[in-house]
Amino acid sequence: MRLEHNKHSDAREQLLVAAQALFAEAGVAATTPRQVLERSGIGQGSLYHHFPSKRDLARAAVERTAQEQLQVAERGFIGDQPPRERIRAYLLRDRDALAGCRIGRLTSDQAVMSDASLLEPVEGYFSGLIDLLGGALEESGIPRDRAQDRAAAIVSVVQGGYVLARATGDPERMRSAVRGMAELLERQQHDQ
Amino acid sequence: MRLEHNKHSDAREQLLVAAQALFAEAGVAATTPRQVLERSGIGQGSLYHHFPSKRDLARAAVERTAQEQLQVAERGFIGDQPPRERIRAYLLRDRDALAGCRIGRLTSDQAVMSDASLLEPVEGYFSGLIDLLGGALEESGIPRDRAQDRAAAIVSVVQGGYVLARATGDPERMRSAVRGMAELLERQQHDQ
DNA sequence: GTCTATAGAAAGATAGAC
DNA sequence: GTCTATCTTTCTATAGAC
Repeated sequence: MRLEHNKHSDAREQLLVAAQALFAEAGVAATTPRQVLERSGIGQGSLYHHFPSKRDLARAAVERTAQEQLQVAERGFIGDQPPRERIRAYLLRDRDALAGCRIGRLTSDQAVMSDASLLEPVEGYFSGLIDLLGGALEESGIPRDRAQDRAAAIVSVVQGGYVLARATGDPERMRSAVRGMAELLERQQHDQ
Repeated sequence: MRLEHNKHSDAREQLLVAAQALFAEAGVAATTPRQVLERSGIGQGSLYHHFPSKRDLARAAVERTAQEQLQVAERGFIGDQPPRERIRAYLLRDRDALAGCRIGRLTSDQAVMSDASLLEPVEGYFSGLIDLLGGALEESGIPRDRAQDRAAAIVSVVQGGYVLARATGDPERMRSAVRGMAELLERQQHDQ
């Protein structure tokens, strides 16, 4: 691996970026190699040189997107706010509701669900998220088991919020759902 | 429309049932007419006789599945239990977590999201669900706006629970999420 | 209403020159 | 490493006989 290459100018990198964007928009199964070529401006020969099959391209793109998205969540957690505030901030973060979750939507994607190597980063993303939220909940004094359940519920409200927003075409539906959850959590502060 | 036909023996009906099952398993876009033929045992000529295009078949199948699934939820709400119990029962109902929601998963389906007539039943399903839960919450004394938000949160936890279960391959993840939500709701009983 | 045969387009992938 | 041309398979749909 040569140093001093600007990776963003490599054909491989451009293919990857285009694939990530297309997978976010339409999913893996519904994205064709041809679309990746058109979006990236790279030629067919290069695609199959760098990625012997669509599966290989998908693996690289999904892995990277999962890491990126987990990092986004983690960055919101390195602050010095109290755990309840960090959780609240995660829940109420501004999201592109109608776009859906780049990772969560892959659980309805045939290409992903039928390929363990594509599903693995998806699992890693959600395990990471739940660990992050579960840890904060424990910090705030909630016993481990209950913290795990509550973390799963919080992550689920966000995922389900995306579903509601897309189903109704209304981003407000997602905001309504996370607001409902935030309100429930807030009330917990009174009686622990 | 002639009476006294056993609809379940008609080719049209068998095609519809096969399509519903396949759409539940793989989604609309990923299901081919050929698969519907094989599953139903009906011939190609009959398919295109009853449904001029895949889109027409999808419309009929999705509409019916959405109605069926909403009825399942409604049946759980006609009992004479107090509203909090009905909500709790909805949340903790036994579900095939790894299969995903037949309707919710369609929000990641290209064929559905790009066709208003396919999306409409999906929207109807979720609007119906939220109305059902929101009504019960209002009955239990929660003001309208807050009841809507909380209903959206409850529906979202279920939808997100499916996502978590499929992402991790573990149905327990969904149970954990709904348990976390049920526990939060239970605690609300103490201070309103 | 149902059948078999087939059309036309797009999918994923390969070949072989440069 | 990249290009253009091409192959094979599968998809959605139609044709036309019965």
